[in-house]
Amino acid sequence: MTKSEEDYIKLLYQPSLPNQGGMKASSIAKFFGYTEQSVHEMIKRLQEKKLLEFVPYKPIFLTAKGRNLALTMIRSHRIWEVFLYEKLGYRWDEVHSLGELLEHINHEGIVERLYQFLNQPKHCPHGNRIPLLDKADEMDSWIPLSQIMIGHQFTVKRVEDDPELLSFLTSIHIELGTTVNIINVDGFNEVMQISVNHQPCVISFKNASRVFGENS
Amino acid sequence: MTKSEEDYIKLLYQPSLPNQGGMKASSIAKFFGYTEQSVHEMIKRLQEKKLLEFVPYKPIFLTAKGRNLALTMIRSHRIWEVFLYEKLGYRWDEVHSLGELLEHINHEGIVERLYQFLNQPKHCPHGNRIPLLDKADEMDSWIPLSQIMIGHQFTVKRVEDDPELLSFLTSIHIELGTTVNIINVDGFNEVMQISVNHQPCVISFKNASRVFGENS
DNA sequence: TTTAATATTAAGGTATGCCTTAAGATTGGA
DNA sequence: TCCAATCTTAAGGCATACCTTAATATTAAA
Repeated sequence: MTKSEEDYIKLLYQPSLPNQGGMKASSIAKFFGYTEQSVHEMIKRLQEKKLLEFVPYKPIFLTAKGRNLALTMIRSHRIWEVFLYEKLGYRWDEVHSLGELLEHINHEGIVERLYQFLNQPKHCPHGNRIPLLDKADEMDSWIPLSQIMIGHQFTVKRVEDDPELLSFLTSIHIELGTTVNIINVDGFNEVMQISVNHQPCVISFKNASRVFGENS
Repeated sequence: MTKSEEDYIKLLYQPSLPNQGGMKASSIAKFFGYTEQSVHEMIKRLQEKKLLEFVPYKPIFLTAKGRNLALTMIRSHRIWEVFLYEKLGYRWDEVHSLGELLEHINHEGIVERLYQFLNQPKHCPHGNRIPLLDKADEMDSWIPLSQIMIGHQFTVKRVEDDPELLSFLTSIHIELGTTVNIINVDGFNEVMQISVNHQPCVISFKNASRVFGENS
C-alpha cells in the first residue's frame, strides 16, 4: 500500500459506516484538492485491489477488506497521537499532522508495541475511541455541548480534530475532562455563554456542536 | 528531500569522512542493487541541489551541505533506534529496519523531543555515538576484540549493525557492557576462544574485528 | 601504446500519482 | 421530456525514481 492509497481509504471509511451514504468522486476531489480525473484514476486502482466497490454514478463504498485497512490506519493514527501527546508533550492541536505521517508506519508490529507501552489507551488526545482491530470503530454516545440546557453542567469528553477549534478551546481553558457550566443560550446570536473554572466565555452554536461530552 | 535522496546522502557520508576516499557510482549501484545509470541520474540531481561534488571518473564527495544533511539523518536514525530498543523492547538486531523508516520523519522537531524524552542518550543500541547537530560524527576510540591478547579482559562497547552478527552475539550472551575473557587465539584457524560469564565459545577473527571495546 | 576494464552519457521505457483539456453518459428538476 | 448540472471516460503531459540497451570516454595495466 502506498501512502496515497491509504489516504483515500481512510477518507472513505467514515461515510461508508452503516446507514451513511458513500462519497462520490467529486467530494473526494474537493477534500484532497485534486482533480476529479485524478480521483477516478485512483478509484480504478483501488477497485482493482478489491478495496472498494465502484458503480458509475453511484456512491463509493469500501469493501470489508477496505474497511479493515481503514480501521488499522485509524488505530495507528490515534495511537501515535497518544504517544506524541503524552510522551513527547505536543499539544492537542499539534499532533494531527505528525500523526498523518506516522500512521503509515506499521511495520514489525510497532503500533501494537506502542499500544502496550502507552498502557492500552482507550482514546486519542481529542477523545476519539481507539478502535480494536477486530471491531468497528464505535463512537462513544456523547452529546454535543450545543444541546445542553441553561443551568446544566457538562463534562467535555471528545472534540473535533481541527487545529483552529483546538486552539480556541485551549484559549478558553477547555480540555478533555473539563467541566463547563451553561450560563445562557442566546438563540438570536447563535451563541452560548458558558463558564470554565468560573471564567465566563462565549462559544458559537456551530463550535459548541463540535464539542461532545455528558451532562454532569 | 525525498526518501531516496536521503538514502544516497546517508550512504555517501561514511566514505567522505576525512582521509577516506569517496565512492564511485559503481559501488553505490552495487550497494543499493540499482543500475549504474540510475545512480548517475541521482548523482546529477544531488549535484544540482549542491549536496555533492561530482567530477567524472573521480570519487564522489558530499559538500558541507550534504554532510550536514547526512548527520541530521544519522542522528535521527540512532535516536529512533534508542526509542525502539529502550521503550518498545525491540532487540538490537531488530531496530535497524524500523529505524530506516522512521529516520525520514523529522518534522516539527520530533527527533529533538524524542532525544529529550530518552534523556539525551549518547549511543545507539549498537554503541554508535549519537552525533550532535553541529559537530562531525566522532567515533569513540574503541579497539576491536580481534586485537586483544590472550589472558586479557575486554568490555564490549560497540558492535557493527548487521543482523546476522547481532543474532550471533546475542546467542553467546554478548551485549553492550559485557565482559569477555580471551582464553586462546588460534591463528591457524583464525578464531578466538573466549568466555562470557564463564561460558566458553568461539568467534572468528573476522567477526571479532566487528566488535569494539576496551581492555579492562 | 594498445587494449581491456571501468566509468559515463545517451536514448527510450515503466509505474505511480498527480495534472489539463475535452468529450460523452447519466441523472434529476423544470 | 428535455436540458442543465453532475459524473465519467479519454487522451496526452509531467516529475520522480527506477529500468534496459547501447555507445562513448577514460584509466590503468600488459
